[in-house]
Amino acid sequence: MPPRTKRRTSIADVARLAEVSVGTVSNVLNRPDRVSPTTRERVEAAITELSFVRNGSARQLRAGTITTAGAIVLDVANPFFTDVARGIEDRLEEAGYTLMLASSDEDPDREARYLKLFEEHGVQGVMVVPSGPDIDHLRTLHDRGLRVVLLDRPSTDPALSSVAVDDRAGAAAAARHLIDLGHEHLAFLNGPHTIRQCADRSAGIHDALVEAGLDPATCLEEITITALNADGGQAGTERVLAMERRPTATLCVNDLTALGALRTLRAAEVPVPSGMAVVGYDDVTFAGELATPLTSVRQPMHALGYRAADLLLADDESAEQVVFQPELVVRESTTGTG
Amino acid sequence: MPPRTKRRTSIADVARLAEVSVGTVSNVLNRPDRVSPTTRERVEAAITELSFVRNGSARQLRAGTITTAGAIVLDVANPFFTDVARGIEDRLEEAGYTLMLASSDEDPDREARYLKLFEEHGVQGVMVVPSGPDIDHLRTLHDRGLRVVLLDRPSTDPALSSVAVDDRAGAAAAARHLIDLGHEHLAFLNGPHTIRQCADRSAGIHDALVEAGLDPATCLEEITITALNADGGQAGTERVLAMERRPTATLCVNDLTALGALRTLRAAEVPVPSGMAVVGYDDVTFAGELATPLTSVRQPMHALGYRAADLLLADDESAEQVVFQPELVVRESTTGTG
DNA sequence: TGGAGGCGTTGAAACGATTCATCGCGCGTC
DNA sequence: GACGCGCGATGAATCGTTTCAACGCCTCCA
Repeated sequence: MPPRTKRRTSIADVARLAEVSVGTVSNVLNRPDRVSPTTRERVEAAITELSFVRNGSARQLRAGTITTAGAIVLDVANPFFTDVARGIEDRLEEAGYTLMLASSDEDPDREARYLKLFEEHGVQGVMVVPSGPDIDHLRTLHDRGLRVVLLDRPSTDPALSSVAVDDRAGAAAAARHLIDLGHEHLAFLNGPHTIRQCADRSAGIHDALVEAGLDPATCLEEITITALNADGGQAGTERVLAMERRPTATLCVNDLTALGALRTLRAAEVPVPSGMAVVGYDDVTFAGELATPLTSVRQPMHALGYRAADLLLADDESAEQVVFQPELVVRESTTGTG
Repeated sequence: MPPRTKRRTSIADVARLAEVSVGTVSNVLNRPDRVSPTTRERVEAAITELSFVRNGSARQLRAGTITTAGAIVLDVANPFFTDVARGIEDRLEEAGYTLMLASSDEDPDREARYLKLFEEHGVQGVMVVPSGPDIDHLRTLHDRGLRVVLLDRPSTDPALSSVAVDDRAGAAAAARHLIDLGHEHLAFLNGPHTIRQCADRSAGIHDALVEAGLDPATCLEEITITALNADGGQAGTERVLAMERRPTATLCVNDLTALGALRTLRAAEVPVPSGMAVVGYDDVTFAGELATPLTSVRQPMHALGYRAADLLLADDESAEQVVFQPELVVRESTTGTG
């Protein structure tokens, strides 16, 4: 790409045309009340005439700070993160701030590159879904004076703020719902416990079982799937259906997995929910639009982002750990007549 | 939010600590080969010691230009646009550029605000899904030296580049597919023709019918729905089912509409596709995962974004109008045995 | 031994907006 | 008529980096 050749018109050009000093032009732009109406009009005319646009870099260099925040999520194409981003954007918008958004692809190097870029550009703070378990680099950033808010992950460092969703409670609510419906033998299609969300959701299901006086050892079949999508759901469900003592309900680690489960059950002509109840997680947009509308755990994604931005904009310097409670959305895949 | 109090360490602080001049520090940062190894090491040590971070504003002010581009889409929470954004990001990444992403919510004021912000920050160019039919403001931007690329909309101004998808051809392909399967009486659940995409898709269906020697006046029932979502699809399908001479296939303006159509057909116990074939548009992620996998028209969203960024980065100044061809993805909702 | 040439470093100018101490002018007051 | 006051306008200093002409030093060669 060729460099931008045309020199941008500067405040000096405007001043020359309006026959005033640069200071006056600056005053027209920033404190119009301190300028007499006649000069102001002349300056404004010159601005439109030259179609002058302020140079943000110079402005910011002098001011030392800007009304911009950065956010790094794992993947901008994932509906979960876009809803979060939307919440962030809405809160920043209220405060007159703007957002620089980037995705790290779970690559710590990419994350580091974007963090550096953001810092160089003088953002007020950053909201980050960390790519790895290590958050020392974020602490360093905080020590250098940036506001740092962790997204979708409780902070292990008390100096850093965070917003997260209580996965354990969400999974417990889902399991409790099934137990209330009379199910006493559950399957759980889950990812590896190295992923924090997976471990937490597993723990939540255990909680609900124990609370109901059921023994997880005999009442829960946790099946580890590698792909947390429809194919993983299909593979897991096939294993569930092959069991000698077949569970009566299947919990899925997310809605895509549940989609695969429903597909497999249909193929095997197992009615839902009478032959097998199914619960998803995330409550993605299409969960309610499926052939069998899916009971799912809704995460307050928008609120998550909104609150994160709120913490970033907070007046005091203290860190805060916010945990949201998810909400069970009951649909026909557990309570229907099929 | 309190202003960042700590003054950032500057290149001068580093120079002082390393006992060299500022010019040398700058050289270490930008052309390390021109600095002797011993001084370089001393400077690098000072940089780490002070955890110095370059001030992007000053850098950019001096350089006059930066490796950043802006993009404005209608809604970052819409999967179509996030896939496009992803394509943009991938192409920019290759060139070492970064992206500032924002959504306009179809609000021309919001769009204008972000454009101003981007320009003030000296982006090389912007990629925009225009909020309204008017693109004069984008032409103005172009005249001021920014690269402008229109997204998902052919440019009416030959000076501006654009990338779009051929909606007419996509709809024609879908209709042709149905005609090839022997359908001679089609329903089309469409939005108002004031939306360019809707008008184009309608035209495409007409093309296919005429081409096959069928008369659109008798062979096509175009039903205008107000909500382009599942509810709209349901309402439209109910009207189709109530027709005296019932069409044998339904084309839907997008996949969500098709979802509503499928739901309604299931409730009315009309088998798909033997009682009614259904085609969607967009090929969203879950289209293939439905109870009846949906035949749909896939838009090359990633490629759309990738190419847009490509045009933005192009070496020459000439504008280019790129039109992508969509691809029909055939699934069981038209060719199944149900 | 004097000069040429090259390498590494220096220091100041420049980018463009903001800020603030200062100045000029007109008007009212004594 | 002299003085003070206040409103507006001024312009130089400033932010932190990059760039570049100039300079000092060393080496090599005649």
